[in-house]
Order: sequence, then C-alpha cells, then structure tokens
Amino acid sequence: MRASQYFIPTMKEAPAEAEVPSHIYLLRAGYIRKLAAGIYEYLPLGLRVLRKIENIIRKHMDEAGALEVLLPILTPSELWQETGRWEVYGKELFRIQDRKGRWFALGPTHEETITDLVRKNIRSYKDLPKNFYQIQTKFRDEARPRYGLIRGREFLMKDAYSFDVSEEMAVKSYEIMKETYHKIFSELGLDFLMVEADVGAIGGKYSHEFVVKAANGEAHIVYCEKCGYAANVEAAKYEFELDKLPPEEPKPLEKVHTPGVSSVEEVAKFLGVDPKKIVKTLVYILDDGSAIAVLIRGDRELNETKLINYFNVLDAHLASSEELEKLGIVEGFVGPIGLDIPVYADISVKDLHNFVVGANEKDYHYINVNIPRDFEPVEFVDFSTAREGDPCPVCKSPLKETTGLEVGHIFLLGTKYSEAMKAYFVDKDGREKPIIMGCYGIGVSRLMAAAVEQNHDENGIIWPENIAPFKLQILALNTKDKNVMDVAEDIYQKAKSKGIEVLFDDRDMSPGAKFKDADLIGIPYRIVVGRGVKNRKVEFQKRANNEKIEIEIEKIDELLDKLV
RNA sequence: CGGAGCGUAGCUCAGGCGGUAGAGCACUGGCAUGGGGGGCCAGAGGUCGGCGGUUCGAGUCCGCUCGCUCCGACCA
Repeated sequence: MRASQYFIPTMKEAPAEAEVPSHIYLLRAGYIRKLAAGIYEYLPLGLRVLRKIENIIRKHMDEAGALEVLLPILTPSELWQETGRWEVYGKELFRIQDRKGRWFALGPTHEETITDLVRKNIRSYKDLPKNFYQIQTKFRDEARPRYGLIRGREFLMKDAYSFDVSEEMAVKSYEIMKETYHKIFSELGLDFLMVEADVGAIGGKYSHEFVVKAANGEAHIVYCEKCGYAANVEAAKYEFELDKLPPEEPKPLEKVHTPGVSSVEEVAKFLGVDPKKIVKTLVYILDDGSAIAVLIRGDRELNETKLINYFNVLDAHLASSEELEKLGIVEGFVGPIGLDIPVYADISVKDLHNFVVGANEKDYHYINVNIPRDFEPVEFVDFSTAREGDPCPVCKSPLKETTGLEVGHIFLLGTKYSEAMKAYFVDKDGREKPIIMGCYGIGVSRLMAAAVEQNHDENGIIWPENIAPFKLQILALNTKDKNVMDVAEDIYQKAKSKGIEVLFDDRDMSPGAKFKDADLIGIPYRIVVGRGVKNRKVEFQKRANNEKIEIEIEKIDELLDKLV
C-alpha cells in the first residue's frame, strides 16, 4: 500500500478528550475516530488491526471445534422477558420499537438468542455437544463510556456458547475454551493472566477472566508469584486464619464518650487502639428493601460482590443518611449491640477480642466488645476484598496486586438459561433434560486498545507483530531524488511480491514528519531509504528499539526473506 | 444516575470590559529545502453547540437545552 493513496489522518496533538495511551495513540495515528460518546469509526488502518485480531480468534475457535454463526443484532423483547433480563438488564439495554410498536433490544450479549436457536433445532443427545460462536457488534448503553475503545457503547465482541448433555461434558467444553483462550491471547502477543472471577449478573457456577496487565486497567486482581494463583479481588478468597490477632482475655464491656469521632482512623487515634481492633458496622439495603448490617474489621474493605452473591440478590447498596434515619440508626456510631436488624460478620471479625464498635448512640462507642458475650452475628461470612499482602488461599505466601483490562471472560452457566427458556434435549434414557451451557466472550475491539496500552512508548504505538496493520514500512525520505525513489520502489515491489504486508511512505513530506508518523503508527519493521543510497545502502529498523542497521541494497532480498 | 468541568477554525487553545473574531499547528497555491513534525510568501477556512431572554448592540450577561470529558456509583 502506498501511503500517498491510503488514508492515515495523523494528528500532531492529542484531542483533549483522550486520557489514556491507547485512546490517544489510536486517534493520533489515524486508526479510529469518534462519532459520539463510546461510539467509534474504524479507519482503514484500524480495521486491518481489528481483522487480524478477529482472524486469530477465528482460527483458534475453529480449531477447537466451535461453529461460527451470525445472530441478529435486533433481538425481540419476548426472549428477554423469558429469562427476566428485559427488566434485570436495566438501562444498559438499548431498546427500540418497530413501526407496530413491538419492542426489540440491540443485543448486548446473545444467551437468549442462541438458546432460542438451539431449543428449536436440537432435540437429542445425539446432536450434542455443540459450541456456536460469532464475531459481532454489541450494544450496551453504558452509564459512563470511557477510555476510547476500552469501554464503548458499541463494540466488537466474539461470543461463544457451548451446549452439553451433562455437567461433566460441560466442564470439558469449558476446559477446551480455557485452553483455546490461552492460545489466542498468546498468539496476539499479549502479556495476560487468567484469573478466577465472579460470575456477576450473567450467573453460573464458576468463571475465569483473562486480563491483560495494564496500568489503566479497571480490573483489580491479586496473584501469587509462588504458586500461580490469580483472582479478581471480587472473587479472591480471604485467608483470614493467617491474619488473626493473638487471643486475649475478655475485659469488661464499657461505653466510652467519643464526641464527633466516627471514622475508623479517628476512633483509632482517639482511643489509641489498632484499627484492626475497631469493627465497622455497615448497613446495607438489599434490593427487596430489607436492611442488614455487616461487620468488618477496621483495616478491611467490604466486597459488595461477595455480599450480593451471599444474599443472592441483584443489588445492594450502602444505606444513605435518610435510610439510616428511617431505620432509627445513628449515622457514624452504628454498632451490633442492640441493633434490631440482622447482623452478619465478615470472617475478619471472628476470634477478635476486646474490640471497638459504635454504641448506636451519638458520640459513644463500646470498647472491649467480645463475641458471643455481647452479641452474636447471624453468621460469619467472607465479605472481605482481597488485597496485596494477604496470604494466598492456595500456598499462603503474600499475594501481589495489579490492575488489568478484562479482555476475555468464560462462564460455566449450567442450566440458568436452558431452564428459563425450556431448552431441553432427550437423553439416552429417553428422558427430557435441560442442556448444560457455557458462555465465552472476548472483547475484540477492546483487545485492540489493550494491545496499545501494553505496547507503546512516548512516540507512539509498537504493535505486536501478529496484529500490526502492516509488517513492514518503507520510508522514502526524499521523493525528489530519483535514486531514492527508484530504490524504494524496487524494495516495495519486491516486498509485495514476497507477500509481505508493506506500507510504502512515498508522500512528499519532510523526513522528520515521516519518522514521526512512522513511530506513531507503530509498524514493527522499517526500511529507510535516504542519503545512504549514494553508497548503495539503506537502513533497517525495528520500531521496538529504533536501532538502525545499515544494509547493502544488494542484500535486501535476504532481509525481506527473513520478514516473510 | 450523583458530583465537577468544558463546548470559539480540522486539532490545541486565546479573547471574555457587551461594540461585529484571533494564534500556533493542519489545509490550498508558490518558492527554497530534504535524516526527526524545519523555512519564506500568498490564501482559504467560523451562523463562537442550539433555543430563548436582557440590550441600540451578545462569542461575552441571564435562563433552558443538547453534546463532550473527568471523579464516583454502575458495568459478562
């Protein structure tokens, strides 16, 4: 491709709206443009990258025996009603009406659609297992689209759904996808981690996330360098046994005056005690409107995902000042003693002695509180958010914490959708049973951003070879010099004939501008044709380190052969 | 959805006292140049997000509205 005939609108300055490297460079280097918040156009260069990512995914999915389909983007509301997600999905679901008033959703995911297809066409155990996948644009009306391609309202996704006759077989399908995902992300050239994850609203038995390590990532993960354990902090088990304080003899319960002192830090300072001996009492309102209290040690953070899972609700939120007032609870001095809503405790509170809690009375705390003498929680549950330094649940060595971008997520769904939608098959024994499902997603467009987050420097993008829009870029520095142009043209033709994807910068521009553009665009290999042609030499560079190697023009074939 | 901020040329931004619109870069033509966004000359480009109000007069003041961004909540 000749740059003079191509379309690479580069920008010298970053648009003010872009904050993170992938967003800045993809805009500046002419890969994407924004149409509206969270909605992007892919320019020729951007589409090439997207297609490369798609094809790598497609290759491995096909090899794994998955069957590609293309489902409609417009999905009838009736399907969503069947699983209850027409309501549950909430405002994130883009909804539209046809001329007759019938409601549709722009597909944010396709469990309902694929399950409908399967229930209508699969009857027997002989038809199973099956794994269907598609690569398609998805729509989610995100409350807050951000970071360019990382969180968009319209984005490209690979979604796959497996259907099996038994849990055992479903686990097999799941394991195959797990392996396939490892192959895909490795071939994409990314530094990634597979972590144990929470199943979230999609439901199911268990799930794993594939996370690309990135400073700007939204996924918080803990991992163990020693044994390889890795989990999203939402899912990581908290190994409290190793984090306990030494036992103490119970002292008499005492109510103390603590005027205007309510936060853990304040109380710790005021009473001169370790924050670990202060217990926070958090009041949560569950989605059925009921209130519960959760106790957690002062140095720990509550994990709402664990809370929501434990209570098996769709939503829970910390009670507001108004809600506390309605319940007759004193904000800032809440405590378990004498509280008339159910009290649950995080395991960090177990075996804690002589601790401090609010006294449910303005400006008072209890000290030397002990369980079960002074109160008894309904149950001790793991509600803690895992963090750096916590003992690894597998091998007990201290966990590390990092952030990353979730680019893949696999779930063993079980029968949540097949039962709701009556997707049954007849088994060998002649009985009708629900199909066991799994679902597997990869954020294709997000991967493009993730690759840039992980591979850039201060001058621009440095594409991993397998997803670079072109492999080789030729810079002709002086287009007025016939020698330079002849040599460059010759190399260009040779590269093309060898099947190398090559971008030839033949534009009449200053050398500096060409170098800057080339760095921004980030094509892995570069041949610079300039003043060296006088001595029959050109330069070969790698974008990754920009080191220059002089090559004799006569030896160019050899070099190109290495790039094939 | 709660909080904050911003909408002036393609991009980054200035102007803000109310008096009819600016810079740099990019773009077009020309000249010189040719190894890291370099130089000179000439040019084109704007209903100052929209609607309404105040005023003799609004980019500037007021109200509403739309859009965008950030923090948070949310988020297969």
